[in-house]
Amino acid sequence: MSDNLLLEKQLCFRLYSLNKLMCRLYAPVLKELALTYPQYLAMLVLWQNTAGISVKDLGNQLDLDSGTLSPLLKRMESQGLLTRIRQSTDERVVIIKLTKKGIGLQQSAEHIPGEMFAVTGLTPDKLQHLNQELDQLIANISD
Amino acid sequence: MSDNLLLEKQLCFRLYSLNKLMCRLYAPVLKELALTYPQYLAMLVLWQNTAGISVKDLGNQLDLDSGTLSPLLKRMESQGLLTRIRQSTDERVVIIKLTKKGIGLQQSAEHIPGEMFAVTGLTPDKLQHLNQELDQLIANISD
DNA sequence: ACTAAATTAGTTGTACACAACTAAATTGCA
DNA sequence: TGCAATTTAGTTGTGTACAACTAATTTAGT
Repeated sequence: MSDNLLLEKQLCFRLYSLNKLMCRLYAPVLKELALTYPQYLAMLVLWQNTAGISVKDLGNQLDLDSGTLSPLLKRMESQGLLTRIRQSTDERVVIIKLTKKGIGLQQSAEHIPGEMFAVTGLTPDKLQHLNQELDQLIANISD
Repeated sequence: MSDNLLLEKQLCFRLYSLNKLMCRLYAPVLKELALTYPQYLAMLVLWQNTAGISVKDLGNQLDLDSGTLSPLLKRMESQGLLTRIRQSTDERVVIIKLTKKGIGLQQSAEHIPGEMFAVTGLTPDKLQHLNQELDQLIANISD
């Protein structure tokens, strides 16, 4: 019996653990903005698309399907962060557009990336290197 | 307005995406064992503790609390993979012990790590290096 | 023009994660 | 010894993820 099935050997477990740790790290900061972690990731996309973006395109950027996004966006709509309007030129498409409140929240989020980077204890060079390695891995797996 | 809030710059998003990709990568293989991804991670610990392990110790290794573990273990118990027996010397503690079926499943899982490694497209050296970087990051964040 | 195939969101059901809480048992200290 | 603090699992409620499905709309081929 080989020892390949040891938890400590698994890359997948490290990614599983790190994702949860990141989530917990962001949680208290995001609480001040009344955002969950996935909602924050969605806001990152929406802040770059203040003219509006379809649920499909949002899902492509976040790698999430409508089964996850629809209820998430509904909750954010009920918080007054965004509007969901069906496109008149193609009634299948729903366009997500930030409200003034949603756009305004970006100001309050500006400090987050720097703060989180500090906690990682990484140098800018090491962060960039790690990002590249992870991008390569994502590319290999997603093919 | 700086561009620190771009999704593409976030380490956290890469970890979020990679964790989901890993989960999807394992899903079809684990389906043959009738295990979910978190259940597989739990089995990795249990296969190393066939004499039994408390819910607390299992939670420490997986970084999960009883709120997640209790229902997960209940489902695995109902699948006949393990037993949950309250310790007589300390009635607060519940000992998780694999059944013969649970132990037997390890045979069917032996091929998984090698198969998953192949998909990553990494060399053994690169995998080891990446694992070390992630361990360092985990240590920095968990402190 | 007509219809089969494709596209887009949304719904339903299952399984995590986790905060906040409860309940029971044990420990430790005045 | 008596009891407050701690430890251990479990429960409840909310929010993702995702498979499988539905419903409505649009596209494309004949």
